[in-house]
Amino acid sequence: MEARTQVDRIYQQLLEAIVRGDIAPNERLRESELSTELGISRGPLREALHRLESRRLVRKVPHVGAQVVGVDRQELIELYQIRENLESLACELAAKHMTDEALQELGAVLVRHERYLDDQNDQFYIQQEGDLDFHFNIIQASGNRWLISLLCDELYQRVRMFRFQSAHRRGRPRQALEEHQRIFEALQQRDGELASLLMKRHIRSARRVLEQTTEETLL
Amino acid sequence: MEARTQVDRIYQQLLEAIVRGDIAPNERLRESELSTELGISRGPLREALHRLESRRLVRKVPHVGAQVVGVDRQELIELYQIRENLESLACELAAKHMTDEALQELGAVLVRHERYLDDQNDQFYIQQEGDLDFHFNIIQASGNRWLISLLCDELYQRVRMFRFQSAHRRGRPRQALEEHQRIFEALQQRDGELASLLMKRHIRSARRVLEQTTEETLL
DNA sequence: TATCCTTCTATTGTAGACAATCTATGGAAG
DNA sequence: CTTCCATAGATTGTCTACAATAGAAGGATA
Repeated sequence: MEARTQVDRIYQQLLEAIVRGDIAPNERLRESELSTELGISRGPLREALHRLESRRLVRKVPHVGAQVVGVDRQELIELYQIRENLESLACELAAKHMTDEALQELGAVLVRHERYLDDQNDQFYIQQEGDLDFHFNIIQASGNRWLISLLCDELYQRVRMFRFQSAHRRGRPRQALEEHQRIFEALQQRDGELASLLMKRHIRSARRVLEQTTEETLL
Repeated sequence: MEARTQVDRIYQQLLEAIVRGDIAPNERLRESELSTELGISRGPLREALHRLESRRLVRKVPHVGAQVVGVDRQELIELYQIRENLESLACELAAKHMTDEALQELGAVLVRHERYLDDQNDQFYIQQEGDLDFHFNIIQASGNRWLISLLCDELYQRVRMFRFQSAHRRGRPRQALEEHQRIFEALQQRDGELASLLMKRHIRSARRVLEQTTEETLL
């Protein structure tokens, strides 16, 4: 797990800290402070911050400084709109290109996820990662490099951050799992059109929940 | 047009140079060489390169260096697949949110584009920018910040780069314009569903052309 | 008392020097 | 002649010091 360069290491470290909320949204990031804290000089730190800015997790203002981005519900909704369209595409492509091994692995993810729901039905972290694993696997199977990079590297970090911030168990874990299973079946039958449709509907349902949630309940 | 910081300025400069092909694909980018050439020190240059890497226009290998990314047809096709889905979404949203002023401006873009086609029917650059203007306007009108950023900042730079590289006039400019006009009409009538469909078909047609073009003809 | 200006401090932006790493060249051994 | 290793050069990664800028504090004036 050794990163080959300090920038990579620091970037990963800060990314995780921000996503998990260890560094709070809107918190100011002072370069000298952070660099001494992390035991490096300002050079690499600046490059890491720059990268976080590109990934939209940090906002920089010239000559003023950097701060962690905030969270607002509207943005999350916008993200989900995009996911609806990109992940349905991912399903369409995955149905064509997915290897049998990948399909098998996807099934295993579902089984694990179900077991998590039964066993430790309150573990937020595990539950979230189980959910995301399913989506990740499909995206990877699409074979579209841009799609993979956009969704996994950019959108999903932000989605994870939101979920940590809202610190709520997802509203409908059981139903979500069932929808996952349907999508899986469609993929098994190589029915890209159906899988695509189901995925779109799956994410749209989640978005609807968001839209109907009042600010105070969620954020 | 003064950038507030050297990094911004250098970034813009390199971005344009790469997109327009003044710096060739796969060309190696040596830090000291570039920095002296641009009259700055390596610090800001490195940050600019980092940013270009995030935007997928430059590839960096630790301890080895940076080089401009290459171009391959398959990647362009993958990009168009994504555009199909994201820009159709943009149409759907734009039909809802677009102001009358924005609609008027979009119409003006079309008129200009048509005139360009008539007058200087070989000017590649003008033609391309006219085409892109139309798409940009709709994306902006969607009001979805992530959508705007993803398409305009990330995907389109790469699309432009490909077009400059292939150095061919687009195959079907006249037909493309007509399709634009249809999309415009749908937006005028606030028919998001139709506009979305037409945009999807519009981009798909372009992709089909790409898919049927042999390597040698295009790249 | 409120407002404007000046000065000062904290923080970011930039430059240049040093350390760590990779690649290529050349020679020695099989 | 080929393969391997060692050394040298070039290039990137990192650190420290300095310059430039923004924002805050404090005083002077109306």
